[in-house]
Amino acid sequence: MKIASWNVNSLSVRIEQVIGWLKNTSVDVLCLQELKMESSKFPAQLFHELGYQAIWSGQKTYNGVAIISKTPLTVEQYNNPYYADAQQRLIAANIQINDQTIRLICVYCPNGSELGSDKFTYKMQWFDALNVYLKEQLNTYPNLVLTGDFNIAPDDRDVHAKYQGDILVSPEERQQFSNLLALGLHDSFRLFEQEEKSFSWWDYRQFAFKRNAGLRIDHLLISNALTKKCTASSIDKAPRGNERPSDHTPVIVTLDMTA
DNA sequence: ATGGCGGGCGGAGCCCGA
Repeated sequence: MKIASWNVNSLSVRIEQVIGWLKNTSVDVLCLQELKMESSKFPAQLFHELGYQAIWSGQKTYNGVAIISKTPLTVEQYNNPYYADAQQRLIAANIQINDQTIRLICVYCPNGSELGSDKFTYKMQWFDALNVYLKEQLNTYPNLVLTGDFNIAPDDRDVHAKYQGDILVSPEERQQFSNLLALGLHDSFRLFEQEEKSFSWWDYRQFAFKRNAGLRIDHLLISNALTKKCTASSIDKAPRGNERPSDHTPVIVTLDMTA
């Protein structure tokens, strides 16, 4: 089965691209971030017509997350129960596959703006609370996928030279990423040989995509139990070359749940 | 050092993202 994540930077602008991508890839699960859409406007019917169910949590102008799945979504969670947050940045649910439960947690992590800012403090507190939630969730669900836009490039390999030492790559942010791995999560992308300079986001400005001046900030973290079932993890760069693209492109993990 | 592009909001120009 394939599980994907895509920060679409406005679902209303990107809906045709998302539907087209689902038709082409037929992933089992797609986690979306940055809907920038009120919940009442979520186009659930368009996903139903393709055979997908959906749960979502939106708000006007900013943030917003959703999970689209071919199989039923249960035990839904909207927002982190350990963090009172008006910003819609976390949604979670279970899927059943071959009599096994997989816990899916979809996140749009804060950007942080700049080091030392109030938004950076919010980012750190948000990740502290995410860590508490994940510790609890991993105790309950051995098969767990934490995916989304982390707004952290975990390693120098994940960074175009220009961004060295700045927001998204600071030691404090990378420590937050390490803290999640320390709970028993793995960066699925790094379980496999990958091309150098593999990124998931490129600035709209200065032909950054054409120059491959990007960052790898969208991730699929999988629990210990799932590493044995993980057969691939990749980035699909194609949608970033679309007309009017999102600045992020989808990331995909493949799990063999018969193994 | 600054702004650069694109989306939302609102109906011009600013805030925000990464």
